[in-house]
Amino acid sequence: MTGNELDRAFGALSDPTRRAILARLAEGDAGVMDVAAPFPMSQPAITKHLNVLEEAGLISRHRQARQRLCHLEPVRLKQLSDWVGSYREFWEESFERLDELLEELQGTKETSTRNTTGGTT
Amino acid sequence: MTGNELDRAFGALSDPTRRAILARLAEGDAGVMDVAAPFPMSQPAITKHLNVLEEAGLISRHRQARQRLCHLEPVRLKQLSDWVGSYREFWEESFERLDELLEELQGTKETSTRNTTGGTT
DNA sequence: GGGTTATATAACCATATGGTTATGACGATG
DNA sequence: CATCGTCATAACCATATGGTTATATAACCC
Repeated sequence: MTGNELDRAFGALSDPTRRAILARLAEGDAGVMDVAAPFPMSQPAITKHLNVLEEAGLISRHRQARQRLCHLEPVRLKQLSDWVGSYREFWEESFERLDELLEELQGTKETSTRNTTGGTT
Repeated sequence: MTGNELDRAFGALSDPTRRAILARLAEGDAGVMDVAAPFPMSQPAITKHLNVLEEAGLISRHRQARQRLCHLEPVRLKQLSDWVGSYREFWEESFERLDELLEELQGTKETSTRNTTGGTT
């Protein structure tokens, strides 16, 4: 991933409307009007958000009949996950320190039960 | 994490200077002048970036002598990792489909060797 | 071909962002 | 106490962002 791709991808995720659009597309592909329906804003505003998401590599679009179906592109999300994951050692270290502190306070020597792997698998 | 926290955190990461600052702080705490040194911009510009990072919860600062040491805050990064990780099933699915396609093309029935766990552990 | 549905584009506006220079405030130190 | 090093704040500027309304384009249906 180039720096510019990271810029666009993180920038795209910094807007709650766009994150909600991704959540919607996680349920399945949808046309622009379907995507726009839940939001209290105009259709051109949604089209702009979709453009941002597409340029960020987070979605793709292709025509189907009259609609232009929007499709979640998970590869870019995996790349972002990998980027953030490159800092994993730091939060694992901080949890280890927290565990050590708790052990000191409680006077126990047993192995910690904290989950330091991210918990989503 | 509230929506606003996600807004700020992803927004903070959407700038290459701020990502570089995080990378610098991953090597250890540093004063503002030390952080600013490698960048071709003024000290007030760096101070603004540090404010953005602090408001995003990605760093913390505390005085030490004349300096205000900047410190990486990994908890927020873990939270972002968890948020992105909530889409993990989608990229794993797409890899599975890719594997299936490759198996079809190659005519092999053996188990895939692709790593679908994110690869950073 | 005319109407309808779906979507994009244009022009515009307010506010946010990322930078600048100049200056101010705080803390150590001779 | 005067000064120097570290950092923040103020005022300003250009461009980007997120929204609007009005209009144009594209594909289907009768």
